Amino acid sequence: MTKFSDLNLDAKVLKAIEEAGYETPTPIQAGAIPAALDGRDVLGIAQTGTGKTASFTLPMINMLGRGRARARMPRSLVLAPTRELAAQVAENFDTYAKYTKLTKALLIGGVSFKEQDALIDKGVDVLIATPGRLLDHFERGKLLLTGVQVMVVDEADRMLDMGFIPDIERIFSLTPFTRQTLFFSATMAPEIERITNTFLSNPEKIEVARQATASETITQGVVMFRASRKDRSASEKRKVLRALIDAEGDACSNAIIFCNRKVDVDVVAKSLTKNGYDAAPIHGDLEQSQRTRTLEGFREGKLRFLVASDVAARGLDVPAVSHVFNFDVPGHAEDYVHRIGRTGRAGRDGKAIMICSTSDEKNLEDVERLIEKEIPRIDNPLGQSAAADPEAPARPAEESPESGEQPKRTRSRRKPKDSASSARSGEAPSETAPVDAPGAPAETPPATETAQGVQDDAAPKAPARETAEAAPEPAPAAQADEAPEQKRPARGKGSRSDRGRDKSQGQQSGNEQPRQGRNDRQRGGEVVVGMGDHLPSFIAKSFEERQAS
DNA sequence: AAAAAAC
Repeated sequence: MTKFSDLNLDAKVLKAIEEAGYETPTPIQAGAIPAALDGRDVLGIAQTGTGKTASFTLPMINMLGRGRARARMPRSLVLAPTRELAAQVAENFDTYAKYTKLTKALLIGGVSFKEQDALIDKGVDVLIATPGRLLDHFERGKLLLTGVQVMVVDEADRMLDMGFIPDIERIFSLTPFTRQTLFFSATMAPEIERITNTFLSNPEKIEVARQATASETITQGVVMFRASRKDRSASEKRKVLRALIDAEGDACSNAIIFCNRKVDVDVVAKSLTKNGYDAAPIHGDLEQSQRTRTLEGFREGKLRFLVASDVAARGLDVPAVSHVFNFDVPGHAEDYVHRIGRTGRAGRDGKAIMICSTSDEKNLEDVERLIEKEIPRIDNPLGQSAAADPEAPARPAEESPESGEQPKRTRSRRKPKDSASSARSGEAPSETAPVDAPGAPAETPPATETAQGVQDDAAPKAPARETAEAAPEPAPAAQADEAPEQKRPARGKGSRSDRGRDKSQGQQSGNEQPRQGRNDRQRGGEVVVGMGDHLPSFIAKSFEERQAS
């Protein structure tokens, strides 16, 4: 079997690899590294979690080992779609370049130009960037890309989704055509294909199966949620979330909670905090410094709940996330796979629980069609099952204990159209802010667009878990995207159009060790198996409550 | 429909 030591890597690089705890390259690494070292272009079709990052950082470090950077002329360039991903690449680079003298600069938005400029001026070997900030530097005349010998495009399909392709093409055109190109994408959409045909030259193509498919190491479930009253929908949904979290108990050491909208990310994070849960938000409207801090805290186990937009859905490498909660059904079915892929990583068990509002049902169908599997239904832990009565006209007296204090009126007061941002919140525009102010008269000043008014949701009851307990074991394996040891046979590509077929191969047992122990539970995935150990009590309860009402 | 990314 191939070892890193068989790959012709420099001794300094090998030493760093060894210290990071790795011995055997993943398939993408074993395929890409030799080709890259040979000077070939590489087209890697792989997702995060396959060791992709190291598959380009390692050969880059090796190749750049000789020579020195000149001012304003970086010798290599890595492009990533989000700031966090770029930062992740930078860390990876630090890990493996520690015994070299190579220099790098991280060019991302949201932080000052100054330091970035200073580094560029001195000359860097590696530039790691998001496209916008890179072009900004370029347009200011601070940067020359004519010295780029190696260019990497990471997560190209996501770049496509985010509309970065024109930028990418432009950046390509600023680099010498003699450059070597390493190009990575999880899928080969037609547009991606076109780019690779244009900018890659006779690439070595390496395809790697996505890591364990959704059904394998991740236990999934969905709660069909219907509000008792429309105007309470938002706060009840948050309450369902808390109940779901509580039901998981200590098994939920940490979790990412995904919302579709940034506003809701803020609201949910505030609400959880208010109720004694250790939670913080992350999305693209927050200060970069806060994004960084929050993510770091979460990685280190100091923060238990990360409430996130899809900025965190893909690529982020956080080892040991025990749970993913989808507060909303993602509007893009494929995002579901990315989101829940944040858990069940590196061979651990993971649990993914989603809340599906009536308005999300169509999206749920799309998700289930995509994953070719029905997601097991979980009863609403609050007992108001959707099936109970579809029409449910406002029924004042029935809501659960705590929400009782809410003044019924809070809703009608729309906030003035100050913030365009919340104006489009679709089905229930009135609820983002007002609903949440329990004691407050209807006059709650219009919460600014990021809903600071989350006072809903009763009093703290869940014991705020000390973050200490959540601390994951130190995971030396984090760097290389993870689990380098795992390997699995390459298989068919997964372009958008054939994702479905992709799934059919999901059973391949090539993914050895990932799951031990509790996988019996997951085995039966397609049947409605329970969500674990706590279910029975609230099933019973929900029936009673249905009878009662 | 929303998110992300440049100031």
